[in-house]
Amino acid sequence: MPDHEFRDFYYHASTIFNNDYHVEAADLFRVSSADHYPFTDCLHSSMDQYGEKASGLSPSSSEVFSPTKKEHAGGNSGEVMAITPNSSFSSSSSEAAGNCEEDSENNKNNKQPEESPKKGSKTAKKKDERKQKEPRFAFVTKTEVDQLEDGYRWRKYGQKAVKNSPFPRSYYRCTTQKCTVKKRVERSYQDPSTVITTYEGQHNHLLPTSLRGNAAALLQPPMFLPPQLAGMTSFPHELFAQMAPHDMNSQAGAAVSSMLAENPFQQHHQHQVSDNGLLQDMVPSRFLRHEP
DNA sequence: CGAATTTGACCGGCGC
DNA sequence: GCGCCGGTCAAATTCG
Repeated sequence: MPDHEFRDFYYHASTIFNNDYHVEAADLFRVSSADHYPFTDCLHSSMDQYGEKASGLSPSSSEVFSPTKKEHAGGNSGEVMAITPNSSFSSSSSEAAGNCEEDSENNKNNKQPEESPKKGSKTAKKKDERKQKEPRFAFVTKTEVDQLEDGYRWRKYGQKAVKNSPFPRSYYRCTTQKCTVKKRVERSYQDPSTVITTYEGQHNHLLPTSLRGNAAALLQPPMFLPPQLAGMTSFPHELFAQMAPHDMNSQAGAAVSSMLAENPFQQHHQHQVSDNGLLQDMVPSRFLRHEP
């Protein structure tokens, strides 16, 4: 496993039950007694740094995390997040994996939104100009509602059919001026009861005033994080950065590398967080509840 | 009537 | 070079 910069944060929440978040599945990263903590499931980031191939990954990694193993998932839901070599994860929602593979195309427009030429002008772009990669994270939520209320206001700017899926993918932008955060929402075709939401970028503003005290009070950013985490950061990937600060390929990288070295589908289903294992490397123990 | 959504066209990256 | 595909644009339409 090469060194990675863990910038994506895949986050798997499950059934929202009242104001608690009942986690049904936690396969790669299981947190014990996490019934009310959605922050359990999948800490994973883009190993290929948004499209750049992770050349150091051995082919065997793909076997270990073959999505076909999802049937072996213990627990309640059978939903599994599996890391694939190009740093996507396969799961009950393979579209999420698709999201991760599209990294390189994401920022062609929001990079220089004001001055970049619109359609028809193909000359302005420097070839050697590396596209700015916005941090992204995705999570899967078991819900009937397509668009989850996260406290921010979004404007839909596109919708595309998803290959091999009957469900379209919707594209949203934050309506706040100068905020370039985007999100994609799609329903998993493999498990239509789940919705995959992918956020890209960081809000440069607070929650809209009109929403504070309402939904925002319940869903402070980071979305769906437990109260202990609310206010720490505005985005789960920032939280991730706090968990594995700065040189993220040290702690978190080691953690994920360790998990890649073993078979999570055999080991981690039965493991609780109390095994003092890999999760603590990434999740500070204060975030983990040890009592039932 | 302004804001938000819809939807077909367009763009650029990528694989063949 | 061509076609496919994901993502975005923007005119038309709908909504509040």
